[in-house]
Amino acid sequence: MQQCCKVKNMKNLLRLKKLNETPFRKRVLDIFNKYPYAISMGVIEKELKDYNRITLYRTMKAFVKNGLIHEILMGGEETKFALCKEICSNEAHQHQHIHFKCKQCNSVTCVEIAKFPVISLPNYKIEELEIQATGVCAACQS
Amino acid sequence: MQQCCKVKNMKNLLRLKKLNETPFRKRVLDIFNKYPYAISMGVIEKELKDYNRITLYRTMKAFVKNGLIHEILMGGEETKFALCKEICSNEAHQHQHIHFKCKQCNSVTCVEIAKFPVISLPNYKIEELEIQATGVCAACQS
DNA sequence: TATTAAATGCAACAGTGTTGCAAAGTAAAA
DNA sequence: TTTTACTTTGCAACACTGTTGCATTTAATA
Repeated sequence: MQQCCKVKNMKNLLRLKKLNETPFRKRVLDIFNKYPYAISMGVIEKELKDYNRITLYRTMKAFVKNGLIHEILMGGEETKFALCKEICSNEAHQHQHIHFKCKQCNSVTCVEIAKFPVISLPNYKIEELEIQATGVCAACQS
Repeated sequence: MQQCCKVKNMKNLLRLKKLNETPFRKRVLDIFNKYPYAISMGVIEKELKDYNRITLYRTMKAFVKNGLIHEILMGGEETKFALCKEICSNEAHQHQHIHFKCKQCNSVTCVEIAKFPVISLPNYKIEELEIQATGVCAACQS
């Protein structure tokens, strides 16, 4: 399975994204490091065991806003979250990847693709594209 | 702005999708007919004025399950719904369209595209693709 | 260490969606 | 048309998700 990304230097990452380093935030980032795919609130809550629900929501909101993580909406499912690339800012998330949901292992991963498709619609100005794919992942096929 | 689709014969449509024809369901379908773009729960609730919240949720769920409407998730926004094509079944929704969100008028429309992009990832088996685009729609540009 | 700003925790609440059950409505056969 | 079987609706009650205001604690910086 594909690794989204890993946080090597947590202190730097938080600083880079203009967030203070706190024990709670490090605990949450550790969980993202532990999983090689996108995770849901449920998973994070289970991993944390002992936590404050409100603080968690505020932390996640701050992480999304400041470009540490991005939200992945998979139709009819729980919203999932995955680490962003370092270049993502609070202005714009910039990903050259698609979100892939495996029907077999149920994992959602961010998969980088070489040539991102270009779609043009007459009279429409397309500024952003988000692509969700469903199927069977590499690991589940072998 | 692009019309998603229209329901001509409501009785037939409901029967075709194996749902009984009831006054409430017809009222909900009428609302979809009235709007040429995807609408949110909020819009439906406002249009209905007088309704039962629980019945509405159950109706929407039945419509999605039986292939009358499809759900459109636009990141960070309210979920929207649009009429399906007649061929959609309860087994599989089949759309050759992308979901386009206009930043100016905030409308979400289903836009048919001639050649749906083909994405291939080594070792991955892609079965479905869902594409969300954001930008400026035809109407807002002129 | 002192100061200032940010993060956390608590209480309370609003919105969203669900379930069980009884009543009303619909479809189809007698 | 009436009967019957099944589906839909409405009510009450509830669970889950996410938010806000405010007091307290913690982190960053001088």
